[in-house]
Amino acid sequence: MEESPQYFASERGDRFLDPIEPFRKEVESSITRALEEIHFVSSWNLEIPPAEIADFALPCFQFAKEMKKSPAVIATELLSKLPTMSLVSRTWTDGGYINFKIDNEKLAYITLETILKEKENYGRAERKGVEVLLEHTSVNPTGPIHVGRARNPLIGDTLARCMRLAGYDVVTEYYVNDVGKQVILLTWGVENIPPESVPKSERNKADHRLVGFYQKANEMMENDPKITDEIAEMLRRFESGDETIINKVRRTAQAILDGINQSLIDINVRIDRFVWESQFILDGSAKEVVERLKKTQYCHEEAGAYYLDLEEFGIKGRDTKFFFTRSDGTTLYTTRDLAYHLDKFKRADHVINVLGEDQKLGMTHLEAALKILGVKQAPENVFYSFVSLPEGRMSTRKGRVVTLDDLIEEAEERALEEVKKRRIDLPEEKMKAIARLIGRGAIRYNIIRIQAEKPIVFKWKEALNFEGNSAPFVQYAHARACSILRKAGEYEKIVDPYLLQDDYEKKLIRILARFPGVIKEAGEKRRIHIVPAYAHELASAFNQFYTYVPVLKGGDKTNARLTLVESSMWTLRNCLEVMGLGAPEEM
RNA sequence: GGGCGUGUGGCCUAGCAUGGAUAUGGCAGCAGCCUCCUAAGCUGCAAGUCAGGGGUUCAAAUCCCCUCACGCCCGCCA
Repeated sequence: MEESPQYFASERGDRFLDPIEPFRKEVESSITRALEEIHFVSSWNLEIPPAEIADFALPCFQFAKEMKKSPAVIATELLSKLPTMSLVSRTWTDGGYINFKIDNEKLAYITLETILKEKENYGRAERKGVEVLLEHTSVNPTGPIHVGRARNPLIGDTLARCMRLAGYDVVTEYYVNDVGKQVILLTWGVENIPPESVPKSERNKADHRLVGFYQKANEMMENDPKITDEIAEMLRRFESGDETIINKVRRTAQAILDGINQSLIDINVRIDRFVWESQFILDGSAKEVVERLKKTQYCHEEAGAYYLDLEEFGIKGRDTKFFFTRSDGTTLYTTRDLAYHLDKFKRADHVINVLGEDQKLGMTHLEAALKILGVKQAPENVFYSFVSLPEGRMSTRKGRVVTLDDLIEEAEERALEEVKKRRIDLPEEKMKAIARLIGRGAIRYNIIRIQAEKPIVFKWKEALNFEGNSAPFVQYAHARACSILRKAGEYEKIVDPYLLQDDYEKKLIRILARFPGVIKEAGEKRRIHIVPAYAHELASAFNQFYTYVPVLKGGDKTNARLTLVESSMWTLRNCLEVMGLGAPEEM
């Protein structure tokens, strides 16, 4: 190296968490100085050009109008004003662009040094000291969680992981809906329907065992108005604080919730805290919300039921009336959710909800009500579209579902078949453990790779894809890296960019350098789907390197290459971890 | 009827917030690559009216308007 290692460790103590950062900073400050020199003040945008054109580019079209010169002329002039840069190896113009090529060797040096130093923390930003309360999943405890709703825990859990890595303190919560008709109907069903009239479930798990009672009870209620009355009476007693009813309902809900939570654990989703909706009835906070809302100018009454008129809040058409009590004085779902949100704001700096798209209007109502209550904060909502079946929407009530448990089981079986095909040498237990990581990984990956607001039609073939843009593709690259390192044993780590001059090596290093930036964007802008896209790009570059560049038989370059393999391994592993996938060391 | 969202090769998808250089990948298809670190891999080929139409702009997949298709919501349900 021409430069001493100390050179690179100057700016931020001795730590560069993001290897690209010093390069971008130098380019930006050079452009600022060049513009100052010609006394031109304007905001501008630095781009990352497509493909391999350059590393950064400044389009000068944006200045043309004000400067009254052609973009090409501006680019040439500005280029001549750029100060000498130490981290940029080449600058040139192309039409209306100024292109910047950063110094490959310096980038490689900083990148590999950073990764080897940070290891499992490569990609982790400094703590921001911001407490985030992230509510996700919160599915009704009336039956097993199905694939239609499974996007929620996967998006929520992945977002939590991304945000933690990006420096936030995140607590995840599941809001348990134990109040209201659905759970009460379920409880009624469990008490009043003889077990032999409900079809036996295939799985011995409470959520699967009890859902039949819920479906049957729905059916019975449709044909018998007396049951509807009975449910309403139970609901009234529940809301007035009748402990026998509340305990009964909670017991049933808890049994199902345990089943749901087991499914979540199976796909590596951990909820930090469960918050029961009935809590806000028992502690009086829902009633308090009612009293406060009643005193506002937006409150009106209709046959004993109270509502807010939200016309002023940009809500149009028939949706302006937001009822917050029934005519018998009991509270409604959104009223209790309002109490929950007031509670959330007390406990966190920032509140995020992951919700199905069907909740949009409800959240608009809730946000308007919060404003009326004088609350300054508002929740940030991440909405997702439902996963449907080719034959239509999934429905627990109608029993038209693919449950998450079915999907997990199927995925692990398929994965086990694949493992058995290629690794007959492994003991059965080891094969199963690998299949588990691959199976559940494939499920998570295939859901989180797609933007939340896009609809997904569930197809088994796609859900169980183990090739190309899939979890096993990334896991496989990681396993290959581990395999090389295992065979190498102890080796001398050498960070020397001049020994890594192959195009495949340079390409791989440039991708490795981008990881912290990807995490930052995923966490701060809640764009988690860019993580699997990046992971695939990285794995693909590693596979190319693996195919064309010999490591163990690399002669005097072996140690430098092993260093690159180890850096790739850490980055792949951190990618897998932040997606909640698990990184098998062999497969 | 109103509100919100989605529409990119046969199928799935990135890019849209912040308009810029040949629209990103994958699956399926076709043609190749395992005496050499795991072929869940690699290479090449073929495949696109960026739903349609107007507009703004030097420049539109990206911004604005209209239309069409699909999804979600519009309950004193949750």
